Amino acid sequence: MVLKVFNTLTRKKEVFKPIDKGHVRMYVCGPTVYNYIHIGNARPAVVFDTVRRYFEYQGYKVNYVSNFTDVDDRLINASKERGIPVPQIAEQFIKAYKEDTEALNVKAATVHPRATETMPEIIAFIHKLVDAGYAYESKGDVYFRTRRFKEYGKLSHQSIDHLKSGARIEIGESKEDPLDFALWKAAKPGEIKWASPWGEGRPGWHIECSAMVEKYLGDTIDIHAGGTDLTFPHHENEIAQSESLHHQMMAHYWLHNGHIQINHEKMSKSIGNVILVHDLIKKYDPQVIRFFILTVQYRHPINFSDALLSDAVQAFGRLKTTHYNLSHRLDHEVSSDQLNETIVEKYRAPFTEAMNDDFNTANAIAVLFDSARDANIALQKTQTPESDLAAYLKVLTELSGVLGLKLADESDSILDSEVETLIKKREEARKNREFAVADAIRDQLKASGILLEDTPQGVRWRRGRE
RNA sequence: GGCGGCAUAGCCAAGCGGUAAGGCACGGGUCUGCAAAACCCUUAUCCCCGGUUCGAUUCCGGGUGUCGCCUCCA
Repeated sequence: MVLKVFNTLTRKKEVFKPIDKGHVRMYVCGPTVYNYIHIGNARPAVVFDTVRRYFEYQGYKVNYVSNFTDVDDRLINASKERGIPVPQIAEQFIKAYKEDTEALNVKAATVHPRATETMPEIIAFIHKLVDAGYAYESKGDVYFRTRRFKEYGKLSHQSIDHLKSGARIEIGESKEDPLDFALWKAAKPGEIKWASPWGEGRPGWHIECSAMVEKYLGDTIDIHAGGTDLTFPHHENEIAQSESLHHQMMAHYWLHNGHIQINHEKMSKSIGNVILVHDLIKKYDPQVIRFFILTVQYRHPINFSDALLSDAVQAFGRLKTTHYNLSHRLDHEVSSDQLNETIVEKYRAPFTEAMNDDFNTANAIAVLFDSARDANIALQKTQTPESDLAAYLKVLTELSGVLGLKLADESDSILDSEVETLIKKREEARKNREFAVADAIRDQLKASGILLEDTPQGVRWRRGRE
């Protein structure tokens, strides 16, 4: 069973072969930190974090680099509007990014380089391009000579002449060719700037990724990833920059995630339907959001709505409940270290098969539900051996962990003494067949979000699903 | 105009040559003091028209619909 990944470069699923055995070097384009991230930014974060976790699960050591674009036009505009310096805005939203992605259980990258902290490498990179004749200075700007790079368009599968029609020249720019793109932009009065051989200014958008990939991962890496919209021009331009200099492939595999739509419409500022993760996690369990994102194959678009998210709450709750019920049952019996490996393997195999098929998390999640159903059947039998129950618990914990889904909340295991007393009182009442008293206590607890369930192994409680 | 994706039950979503995974919702049942949780049962001529094939949801051609990219939007 081998891992296959869909490569935008070839438009085919290809067998994944790492450059170095046992190692994966991947780069994921990160956000421009001028605002809180929206769910569209969350998707690549979640999806490629899952890719990373799966590689690690398979025993690879992953060097995962993801940048912060902390200087560009949007940051400069935000700075003007708010009257706050660019670095301060960047700092604010890098912090927010970390909080939001952490809530979604996205692991921190091995390195999170920032454009402003990579300035010497960026300038050196541009310098080499100029020396090699691939770039030229013009009125303090530096542009890449797109037509010089013969393979331009290979990623987006566009011929350079077709791209020509869309190219444009902004006011104030003086390019040799409309297709040329900026590597360095001269600072306008009052703008944040860095010194360079071409005067004071700041980097263009694409060059930071080329410089960072080179700095942290090398001339050729295994995987380069990002949102589908980055295919062109961003990644195409990165390829042009890096490959014209290094004369070797920038990345062997290019992965792109599909977009998120809101009620079947594109999410955009002009429509006014941008949903920020910052706001969404106040309303929904972040784990549910992660789960929802992973229920669809990463390359396909996902529609987003409250109704769909509510369904996801129910569905994810089912996995949590099964997980919890297993833990509860094992808690009440003598625990054993032995577990039924046959059961574990029964689900591990199809799970791996699903993930090996271009990270088909939809099918992987279906395996989780299959195991949950079988676990529930096992739970209903009073004579099920602990080795089986422990195996189901292991399956759910291990496989959900690969997807970065947390099935257990810390808060689920803490019960204050007052509630505990009430539960005991209710048990007393039930023994005495005072059901009215027992039910009243149950209702009371329900009102405060504690649901009681009577099982052959005793009363079981859990927090209500939101 | 160029390039591409998608179209599967009420909803979401896998499958992609041998007559359809999984989830949510609905209905019926079992279990329970009553519940809850859970389990069982029930629900699909796979957008249309041609073609290839013993056989197509799956491959090819043509439609229709829909979404996206085409210079700084994940």
